[in-house]
Amino acid sequence: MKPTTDPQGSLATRLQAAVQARGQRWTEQRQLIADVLAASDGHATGAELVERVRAADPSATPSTVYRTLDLLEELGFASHHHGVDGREAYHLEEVVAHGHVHCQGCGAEVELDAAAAKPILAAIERATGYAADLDHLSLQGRCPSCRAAAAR
Amino acid sequence: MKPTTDPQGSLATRLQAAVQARGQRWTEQRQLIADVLAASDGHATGAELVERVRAADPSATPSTVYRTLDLLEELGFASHHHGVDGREAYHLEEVVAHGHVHCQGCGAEVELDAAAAKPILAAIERATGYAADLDHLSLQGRCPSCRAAAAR
DNA sequence: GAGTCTATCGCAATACGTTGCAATAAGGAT
DNA sequence: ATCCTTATTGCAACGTATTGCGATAGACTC
Repeated sequence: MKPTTDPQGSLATRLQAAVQARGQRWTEQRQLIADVLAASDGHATGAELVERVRAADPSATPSTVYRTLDLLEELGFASHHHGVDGREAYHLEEVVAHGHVHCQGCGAEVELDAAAAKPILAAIERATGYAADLDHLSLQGRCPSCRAAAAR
Repeated sequence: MKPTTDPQGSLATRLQAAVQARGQRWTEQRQLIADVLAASDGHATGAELVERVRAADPSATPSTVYRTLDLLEELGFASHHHGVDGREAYHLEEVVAHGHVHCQGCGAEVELDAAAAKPILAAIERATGYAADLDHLSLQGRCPSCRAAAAR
């Protein structure tokens, strides 16, 4: 199968190149996991990804899936943060970097794109000197309507 | 043992009052867990607390410890957030509310007190309308020295 | 002080994620 | 095409946290 069968440079193809450029190996499992992640647009928890991978290939094990996800993250193809409950949530590089804000009252979850987060990151830098990572920004608080309800 | 043996209203005493005010019960385990948490100044992970409680009373089980910690949190006597690795980290209400900032480069962890966090929380509110919870603020990024090292 | 109601406990099973190790197989050399 | 090196896999055990359920024991009434 020649690279030309991949018209637009899919995730798996680019990932393969990046993996091999580091002297690492390209395997069926990595291909499979990349496909699954590409098909899981937006977010997915670690457990969900494991389940989907195992549905496609029952011989795959959780350790392989998690190790591959770690690799994708090292290579910058994916990132993960911990949700409110501490579980892992992964998303692809394709999805623009974004943070999450979770309401402790109603459970609503909103995403925060780079533009919206910019003043927040700037404030963090001024206060701490740290350059915060938007992809790992996971805030909790109260949304406007819950605040209004609480104020009554 | 009379209340007068407790000169200054310890955590356990105030907690007992709060628990009973809700029609719930005060038990030896709750007393023990409150004592352990009070002796663990600053932060402690769930596992650490379980271990310490079990050291004092081997018959105590993890489920009881976690359930009690949930209760303390509901009553506002403690709070927890998830660290970089997703594990639970608890701290007492006595410790002033604060956030955490973790450096992805060197692993340094700094705390963020209310004054330092104020502009950050304000920026979050302006950007999202959410009133963020400082106790759950857990940021990740790069500290000044790692940024300087990366820039070289 | 004895009895009743039900919150809480301990146990056992489950879910999620990680780690060590021996067997396997990818990719380069011959 | 075959061999070699070693990255990767699968397995199994472990660590952390959660949940359901029957048994226990607080707190309240009489």
